[in-house]
Amino acid sequence: MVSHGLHFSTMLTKPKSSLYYFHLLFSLKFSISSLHTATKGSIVLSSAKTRCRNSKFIVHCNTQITQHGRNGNIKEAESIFNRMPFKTTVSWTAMLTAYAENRNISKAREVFAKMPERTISSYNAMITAYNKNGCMVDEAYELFCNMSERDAVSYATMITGYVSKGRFDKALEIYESTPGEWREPVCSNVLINGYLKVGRLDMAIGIFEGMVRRDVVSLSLMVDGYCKSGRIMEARKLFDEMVERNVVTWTTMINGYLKMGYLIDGFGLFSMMRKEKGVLVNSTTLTIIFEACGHFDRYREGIQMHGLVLKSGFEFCVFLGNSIITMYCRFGCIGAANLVFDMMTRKDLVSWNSLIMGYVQENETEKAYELFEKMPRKDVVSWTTMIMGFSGEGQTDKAIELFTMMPEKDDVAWTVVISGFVSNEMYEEAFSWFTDMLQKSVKPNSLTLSSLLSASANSAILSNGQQIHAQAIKMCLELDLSIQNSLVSMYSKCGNVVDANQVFISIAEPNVVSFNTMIVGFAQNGFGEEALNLFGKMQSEGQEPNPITFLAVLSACTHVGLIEVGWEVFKSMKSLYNIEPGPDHYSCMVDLLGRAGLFDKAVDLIHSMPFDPHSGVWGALLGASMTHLRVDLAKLAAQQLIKLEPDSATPYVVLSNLYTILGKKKEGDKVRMDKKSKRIQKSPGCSWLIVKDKVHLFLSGDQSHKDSEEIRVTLRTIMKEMEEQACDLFNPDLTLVLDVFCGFSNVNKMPSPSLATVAFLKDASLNKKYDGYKNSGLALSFP
DNA sequence: GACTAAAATT
Repeated sequence: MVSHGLHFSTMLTKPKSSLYYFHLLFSLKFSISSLHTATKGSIVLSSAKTRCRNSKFIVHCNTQITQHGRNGNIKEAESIFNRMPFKTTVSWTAMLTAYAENRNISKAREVFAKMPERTISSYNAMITAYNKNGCMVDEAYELFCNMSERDAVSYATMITGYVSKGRFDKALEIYESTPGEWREPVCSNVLINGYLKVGRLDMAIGIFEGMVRRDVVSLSLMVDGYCKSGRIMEARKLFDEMVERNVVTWTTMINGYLKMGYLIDGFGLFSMMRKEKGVLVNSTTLTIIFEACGHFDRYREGIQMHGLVLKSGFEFCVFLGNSIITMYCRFGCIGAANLVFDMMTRKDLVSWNSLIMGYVQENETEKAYELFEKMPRKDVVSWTTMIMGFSGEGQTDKAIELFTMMPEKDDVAWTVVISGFVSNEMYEEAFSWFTDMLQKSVKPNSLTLSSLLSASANSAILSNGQQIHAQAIKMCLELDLSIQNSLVSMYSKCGNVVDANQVFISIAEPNVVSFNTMIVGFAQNGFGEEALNLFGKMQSEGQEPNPITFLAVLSACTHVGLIEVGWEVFKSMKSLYNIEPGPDHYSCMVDLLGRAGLFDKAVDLIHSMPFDPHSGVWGALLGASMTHLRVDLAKLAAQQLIKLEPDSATPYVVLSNLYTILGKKKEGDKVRMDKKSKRIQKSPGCSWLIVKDKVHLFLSGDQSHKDSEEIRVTLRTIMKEMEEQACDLFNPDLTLVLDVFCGFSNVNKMPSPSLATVAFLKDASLNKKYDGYKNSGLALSFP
């Protein structure tokens, strides 16, 4: 009989069982009458018929029904089920489950009602169907109670149902009612899993310890539970004690290490796992490895692993492909990410979103948008990523357009639009959109408030910041660390160090960002001593400083002129803290030494740098040379700056001004001519001052303006009074303003809306209402 | 060896 089959297809290399013909009947849609191969055909047919009772046919169909159900092909599953000449209880149960998987509870119920006989498994399947439906746990429970006989799966399923609804009381009640003689690990496992998912490690431990028999799942669950609570040592102890460990156990432990940033342990365990007999790395393990490589910038390991995957012919599942795309995007290798994307036979939303995100991060918004338009289906993430892309490029109009078109807007989408305004310095829009968001009853999250606090800080409008602070308290977010850090930053940028410090000391567990922000706050407001004290305190509290801490401390030293201390701190970076000073640290030191007139030391330091000095270093030297009228060094610094940033006007302007001040008009003109011949444009210097909650903007403009001298005089008076009031004259903002308005700097031209400004400033200076510096902010920025 | 239940991932 089997040999006849060979006539059907020459592709058959070895005899197939009758299953083959049965499969053919369905998959090639051969109807019985269309089998016209006469004698041969009828033999096949009759044999198929007689073999229908053969369990192999039925098993095959049952498997097909299950698989189609899982893949969402409910029509296929139905068609096979309906055409089955003989059905077993398993077939009926498989069909029931297929309907349940596709959320068709009424059909599932129909099948359950119609089936000729029911086993415990059929009941179990129906309970699962109810559980999956969302709000039918009670129906499930009714069925469960009506069962004359139950097995471990019945109990496990019922517990899962209640656990997924968060009804742990009922779950526990059923768990405790499990017959003691066969309380299988799976019953405890589902409960442990439930407790761990809601973060109740204590309860999970309780159940775990009460277990008489534990299996590899119970232990793997507990390993995961300990890892996720940060108790990695206990997790490892449990892991080491395990007699049996499978892929999941290994993967869980590796994931635990990698998520906490313990790369050596994680990668080490991974190579141990690869050597372990009987355990095979799977796509989940690899997904975790790729994620860690991307997250911790392990380029070499990432590439190596990708090579290994390609070499071993490992099948790309969607998760794995997506994690590789994300990794390459993090490395900035968008081409490689694209290649992986193209290679993937199956792609999902995450694949598209990850690649779009990659292009957005590379500022290739157009490319991102092409993909966005091409993708078959879009979700909130796709829209939000695109909005972020356009905002990041300053195309706020396009961002808003997309936001308007977005079908459902969540808090994240609103936040992205708002923070887009903030990063584009459109503070008013940010606040007005925030009002809209509140009116639409969308609940802001901590990120929304953080970016609005940063808006308040950058626009130095304290009252807005205070309102956001109030909002945070109202929403019970005032204990959120990122909010607290933003508050510290906001208050200190608005010149309100007292409130900044108030917030800072209220932080229960300040992190390195909190300390850095407060140190910068002290430094920028002239409290150098306090900044240094806090630096000491942070260490006595066991908080490791990072490179940014040192920038803050060094700038504090610069502000209060603590040259020796600054020098010591700088030297200690490497020797005490094993932190290699970066370009910005060197700039800070050059600034510190240069301002003090210690040019030999400054130049020596530049020569001792282990890398080529960047523009910041030369800029600092140029600034200091200007202050101390050191033409020789200014020339050197300006030359270097021109080399590094040929389009920047600053070195030309500073140098020519210096020559002018020294009365060397000829040289000054020469520099100006040089600049002109290179067609370099200086972007206008800009300064602003807030008094009485109004922002007054000064742009450098026409030199010939008749009032410029008057404004300078007025400002000089203000500055003098500030000096008398012992305002911090080392504050860079303030010195810059002094420079600008007193004509000692690159901006020697005054703004046009002058008369009103002058009148206002006169009034302000006379009535001493310019406490804007302390309370509202006085700063200078070069756009 | 099919159906029902339990663990790790972008």
